[in-house]
Amino acid sequence: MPASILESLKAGGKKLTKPRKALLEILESSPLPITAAEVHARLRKGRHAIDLVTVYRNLAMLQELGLVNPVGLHEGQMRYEVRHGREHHHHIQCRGCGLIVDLLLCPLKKLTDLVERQTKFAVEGHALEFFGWCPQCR
Amino acid sequence: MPASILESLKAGGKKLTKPRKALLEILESSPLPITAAEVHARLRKGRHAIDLVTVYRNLAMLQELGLVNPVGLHEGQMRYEVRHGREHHHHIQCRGCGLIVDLLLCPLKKLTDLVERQTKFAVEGHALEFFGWCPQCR
DNA sequence: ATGGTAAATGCATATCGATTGCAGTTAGGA
DNA sequence: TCCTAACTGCAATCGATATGCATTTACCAT
Repeated sequence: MPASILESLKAGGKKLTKPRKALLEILESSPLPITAAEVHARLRKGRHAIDLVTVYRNLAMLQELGLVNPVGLHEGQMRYEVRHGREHHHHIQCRGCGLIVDLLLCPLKKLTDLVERQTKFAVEGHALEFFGWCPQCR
Repeated sequence: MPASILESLKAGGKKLTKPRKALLEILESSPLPITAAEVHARLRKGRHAIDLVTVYRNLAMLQELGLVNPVGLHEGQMRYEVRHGREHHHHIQCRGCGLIVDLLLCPLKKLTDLVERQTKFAVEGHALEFFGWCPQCR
């Protein structure tokens, strides 16, 4: 368990419970964003069954602390990925099979300034996803 | 009602029913993406009450025909905007009050080629939203 | 015009993802 | 080791969206 995560938890007055630890390990071992239901299913298989509600509550808390990113792929459910040790990036998803692939790029650093000037908003974040057809489905 | 919409409906074997017509008028009169519930509420006020289910079914159909765009702002519900007569664009939403503002820009034309080369996907679309704090809420 | 038919609608009900209330449990500092 | 705030599980609930089915409606061919 990375020290930076432990520190953030402590700073937020959060405890490192067994269910929480198991959940964080699942998240860290997942190379792509996963849903709450998937986290729950993997914990069940791995003999660390915790309640789905606990998964949701922890994901919400981790998001508030900035430790996980929500990824909205318009599937009717959210996905989450840990932030620690990973570059800021985006995703592409196949409209056929649902395959998700990381895109190790972000063209929006400069654009953010422009948006702030245009709108007078203080930009805090952005969501960027691509959709298309993977080699197998196209 | 724009001819291009009528043509698309006809091409898809769809009828121009009274509920559908009223719904399309609401969508066209909305400058920003709106939710199914909002469409339903406005129709109710405007003495054209139609069932919420009909709103959902029509939005799904219009999306399949490519006449409306879904806009996912991570609110737990989708928003929709008509496509006809509007430039491709994106949105910024305030994390405080929910205010949505159009961004008349898209930096992704070139990037799409790069993504296609990197992933071998056939890119069909993308979603880009900004989040931040509007002048009132910041 | 009118009649036949595929498409569309409304109502009731169901599903799915996510949230809340509450009583009992646990981590971790004093 | 004890005390308390944080956490958990279970049940119930919610909000958004989908489905089954009987009835109605638009539109094309007569």
